[in-house]
Amino acid sequence: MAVVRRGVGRDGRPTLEQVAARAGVGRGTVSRVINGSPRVSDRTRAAVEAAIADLGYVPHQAARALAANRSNAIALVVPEVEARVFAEPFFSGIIRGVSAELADTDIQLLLTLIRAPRERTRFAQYAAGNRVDGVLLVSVHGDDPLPDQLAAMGLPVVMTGRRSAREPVPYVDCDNQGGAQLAVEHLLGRGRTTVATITGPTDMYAARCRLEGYQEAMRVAGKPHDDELLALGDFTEESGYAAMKELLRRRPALDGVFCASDPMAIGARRALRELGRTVPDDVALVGFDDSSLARHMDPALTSVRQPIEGMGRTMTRALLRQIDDREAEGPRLVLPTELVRRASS
Amino acid sequence: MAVVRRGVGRDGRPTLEQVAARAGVGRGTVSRVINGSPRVSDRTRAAVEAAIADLGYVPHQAARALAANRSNAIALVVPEVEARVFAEPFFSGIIRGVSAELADTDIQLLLTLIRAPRERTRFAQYAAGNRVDGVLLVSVHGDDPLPDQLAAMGLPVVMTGRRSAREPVPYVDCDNQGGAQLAVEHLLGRGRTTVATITGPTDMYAARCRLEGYQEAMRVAGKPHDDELLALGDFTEESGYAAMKELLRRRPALDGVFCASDPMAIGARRALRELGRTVPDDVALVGFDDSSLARHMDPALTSVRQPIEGMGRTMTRALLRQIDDREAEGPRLVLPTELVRRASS
DNA sequence: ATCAGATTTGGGAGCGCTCCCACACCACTG
DNA sequence: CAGTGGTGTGGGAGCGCTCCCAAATCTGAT
Repeated sequence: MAVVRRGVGRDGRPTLEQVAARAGVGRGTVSRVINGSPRVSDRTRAAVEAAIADLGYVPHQAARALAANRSNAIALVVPEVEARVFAEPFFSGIIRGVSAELADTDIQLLLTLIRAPRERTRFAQYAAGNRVDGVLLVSVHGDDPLPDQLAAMGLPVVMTGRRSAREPVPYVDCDNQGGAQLAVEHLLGRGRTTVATITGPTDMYAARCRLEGYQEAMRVAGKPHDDELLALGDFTEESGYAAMKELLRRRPALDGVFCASDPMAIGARRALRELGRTVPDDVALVGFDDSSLARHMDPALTSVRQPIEGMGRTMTRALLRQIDDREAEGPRLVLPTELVRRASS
Repeated sequence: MAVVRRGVGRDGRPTLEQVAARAGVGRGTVSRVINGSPRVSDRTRAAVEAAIADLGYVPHQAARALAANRSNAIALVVPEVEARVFAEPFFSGIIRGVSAELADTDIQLLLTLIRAPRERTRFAQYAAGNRVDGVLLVSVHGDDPLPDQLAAMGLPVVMTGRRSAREPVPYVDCDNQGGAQLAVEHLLGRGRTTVATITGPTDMYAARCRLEGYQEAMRVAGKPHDDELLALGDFTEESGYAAMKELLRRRPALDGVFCASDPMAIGARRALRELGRTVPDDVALVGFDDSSLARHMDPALTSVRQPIEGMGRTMTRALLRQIDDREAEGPRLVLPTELVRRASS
């Protein structure tokens, strides 16, 4: 025979039923108050709120999730293949933005690192299991099918960055091309005549955009197209080092380099030092990301800053809107970038 | 009149009941299989597993959480007051360790940043609401009451680092004193005769331990106690810069400095450069943390490495054990540190 | 063959909430 | 004064699972 103890939580915590009893109303009414329904009279609402405060009631999330079929959680997915993402402030900036935006909701942030392909599958399954209401994807590669998979499940998804110019999945990106163009215009404006670039991996859309920004600035300045001023990197310091050596071999007289990432700029700087070139006198250097590396390079690195925290906030806001209203249009936003001038240029 | 459709999930996903029907067993049996109970015959288990695979069944977490009164989630709490924690790889290393350890459980990691005191209260309430099974606390200050509060609620808690020598809450720490001692012994072993130290904030236990390591090494080497070789910092680059200037004013002839954090070493290096001292020829420098800053300093910084990822793994393993068995002893572990030698010493 | 004891199994009850139907109550209208 | 159309409100049903009791089945010793 079940002991009747309506409304007493199993570990002593008050339940909604207890609140209802205390306020002298029904369960439904308390639920309405908690969920901010307008269909409650002011008198009743006040009584319920008082009861909630008295009892120190906190809704039981699992019960809510089960009954309402939503989890009150969103996932932030980081493909950690990009260890880079971690070392740099990019990732933490995104987290900061996301959690700032989540701060006055009761939505939880689940952090999910995906390393192995196995984990990728696993997460897709996990997401299929009603465990998150939406997904934020960070730094997705050009050929990653995960965004489409998730979107196909009907799960709201927002990415940072695009995979291509025609990105089907909603995204919040920054103006990679514009930033790169600013950087190169800055170098040219400082009187540099032979400006090279070290690119990111060309299978990444962001890297291609930065290259286009470089090319556009050169074109506007009336510089003839010159493939010898272009060296491929992959965003890593090592690749920057190698690319810089190659560039100097080809064009010993170059006097400016736009690097598509800060670590590559660090590598380039090392190569320059080894070959006896000074920065910025012989060669001016500009990076991209405005990471802490930039500030600590010697000389401090001029770099293109992305509004990382803002991107985090924006994508979160957009995701929440989509969760609220499945019909809502997903974001397709490109936020501005700016040049932070330091001693290296 | 309710439509009878036993075992069909509301959004088409199979339920436990459906699996049971398919396998020709009862709900309880399926539940036992899922939860790895030994009280199931091999034949039955195989049948259930086949049904699970056929149907692509994934347990509904909210339902589990509600019924079993556990959330299958743990929180990693970061008092972001320490922005430092973010910029450095410490934090990401911990995350990496934690999530590696969580990888083959179905436990989710909730990341919680606490900035304002308001959020601190909020989290305590949140944690009280059965939403997490345990809490990992990162980089807690000496006077933070949160660990005790959580522990008092009966919630399993593990911290990185201690708040004092007599830490009541379970922790996983690293050998700060030993690491510092190694660093200073190294400097002395390289023939440096006048070795100073720049300390961290003395309200942090880790900082005090590092100072003790310095003092112990000096004592063992038979150096007379000399307070003029000791300058206070607060782990930031600026404080390192100021402290270094002060030290040089007091002891122009010093030839070695142990800095209790890498950013302080960067600051010290800047001060040394400004005063025309070379590193390592005039003054040898050692840092603590072995962050990426260390590798990128010029010259690359010798630094004490903590097994960060290992700490993350260890604390997670310990937390899971405590969640499993509330009576289990919490960890009180101090992991070894090691010296990474580079060009600065 | 028989039965105590161990092993395996089925399924009722219930976790704490939301959803939604039904009903009470309140103006107003004609 | 009956009728109409709001508002507010109560509470049954049910979300998908786990827990646990009791029943069924299977040992192996007598």
